[in-house]
Parts: sequence; structure tokens; C-alpha cells
Amino acid sequence: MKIGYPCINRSVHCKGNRTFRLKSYSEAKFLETVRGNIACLQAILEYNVHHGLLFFRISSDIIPFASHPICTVPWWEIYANPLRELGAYITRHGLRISMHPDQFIVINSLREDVVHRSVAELRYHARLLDAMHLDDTAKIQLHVGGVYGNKQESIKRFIRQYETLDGAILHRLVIENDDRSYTLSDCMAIHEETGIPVLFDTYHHQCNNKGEDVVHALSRASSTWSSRDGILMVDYSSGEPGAKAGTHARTIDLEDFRQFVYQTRGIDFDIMLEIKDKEQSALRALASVSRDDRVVRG
DNA sequence: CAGTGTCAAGGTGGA
DNA sequence: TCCACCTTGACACTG
Repeated sequence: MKIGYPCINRSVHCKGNRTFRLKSYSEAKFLETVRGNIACLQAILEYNVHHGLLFFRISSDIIPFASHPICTVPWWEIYANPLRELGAYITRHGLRISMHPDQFIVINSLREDVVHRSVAELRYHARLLDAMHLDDTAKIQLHVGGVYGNKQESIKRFIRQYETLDGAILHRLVIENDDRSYTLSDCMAIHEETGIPVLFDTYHHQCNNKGEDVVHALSRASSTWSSRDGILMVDYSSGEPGAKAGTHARTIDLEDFRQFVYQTRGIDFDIMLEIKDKEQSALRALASVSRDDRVVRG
């Protein structure tokens, strides 16, 4: 079990997800921002290795506007060397990597232009991971998309579109249960048709489920990952006590976390802590479970 | 220089 | 039909 956090590290004195406004786009600004983001990602990964946090989500902002028509720079060639070196560092230290395109990426949309832009964005994500020469255990996680008043039809549309994606995307794409529309069971149905791995989000499952016990659900999701994909990825988060439902916790509830790790002993997975204070919670989580809890699973 | 409105992009649901 | 919300950060403009 590898423990990690997404995108941002507040202890390292640089940002790996710097961006700027479209209005102020220039090639020089783009190149300078990307250069800085890559350099900072290296610094963050070194921090992670040093602290034993071996799972990390790379921000989609690392290459700003990568799939926007305004960006005509072949960044994957210009930065081929530093990207390959980053990848070599990741591989050498056994880090697990994920990426998570945001809410605008909807491949089952009814609008052709939206699908087109979404595929372009997925292609960008795959191209980045490919430029790092990472193996197929580095994943791009995506929600199924919209429902449009007819979930069965929308699932079919997802599957049809999925099957037209190029190999570079197919090798990396995984789907994730969301908090309002597509439950774990819906994702499992899509897996049955396509073979796509299913990433399990604990908090979304809590918000949106078909009465399935969390351990059973996690076990089902785990069965969708082949050895080529690596072990199951889990997103773990919880609500902020006292705040309105849906607010992410400020800091991790260690008792809840340890309970989860204990409940799920017997299943191995890598776990991403989606908590506001990022690496601080990840460090506390790491310290709270013994080495045996992490290494001897399954 | 601190405060704050707004940011490429979509979908949902309440008014 | 319109708009706030989703979840969050931070750019960049305003005073």
C-alpha cells in the first residue's frame, strides 16, 4: 500500500501547477511556466521519496492550455529530456502516479464539440505520461460523465466513445464512482463491457451507493485491475465535521483512516488522501499505520 | 500591496 | 430558462 496526496505540496517552496490567464498567453510565458512546473515537480517528488509518500497525482495544470488551440508548442519534444528524467526518477523509486482531468472532460456528452475537446484533453494527459516513459500502472482517472435523463443510454454512449479512443489513452484510462450520478455498480457494469479498471472513491461511495458495504465494494473494484494496470487505486476523503455535506475535511481523521485500513486488510491498494492540508495529513496517515499494515496485505 | 472578482472548458437541479 | 453550485486555488486587476 502506497500513501499519497494530490497535486500540491505546501512544504516545498515552489509550485508544480502554476498557470496564467488565457488572455495573457504568450509562447514565452508558456515555456517559462512549463519549465518551472517540471522543475518543481522534481522537487516535490524528491520530498515524497524522502518522506515515504509513494503515491502522487500530477496536476493537469502542469502544461497550461495543453489541449487548447492557442497552444501550438510541441512541449513534449522541447521538454523531452527533463520529462524522461522525471519518469526515470519515478520508476527508480517505485512511485505510483495518477492524473485527474477535471469536470469539463465528458466523453459521453451529447455535444460533439464537448466530446472532441474532451478527447483532446485525454490525449494531452496520455502524451505527458508517455513522455515520462511511465508504464501502464500510471493512470488517468475520469468520471463517467453526464446522465442526460437516461443513464442506460448515457452508459452506452460512454462505452461507444471509449472504444474509439486511441491506444495511448486506453492503456491508462480508469473510471471512478462519483458522488451523485454513477455509483460503483454503474462503473462495474461498464467494466464488464470494456475491461476498464474502476478506481474506488470512499467518500463518493458514502454519498452515492446502492446499499453496498464499503469493504465489499472495494473488493469488487479491486478485481477490475489486471497486473499490467497495477493494484487498485483508492481516493480517500471524509467530510469536515460540522460543515455542510460535501465539504472536504481540513485535516485527516486518523481514527477513521485506521479503521478503514483495518477493515480492508486482505486487499492491497494504493491510497490517495484528498484532504485540504495535503502532505501534512498524508504524513500523519503514514505514521499512523504500521509498516506491517502496509506491506502485509492480501 | 491587500482585497477580491474571476478564471477554457460541463452538468445538475432548484428557482 | 436562468443561475448558483460543484471543489479549490490562485491569477491578476482594482483601489
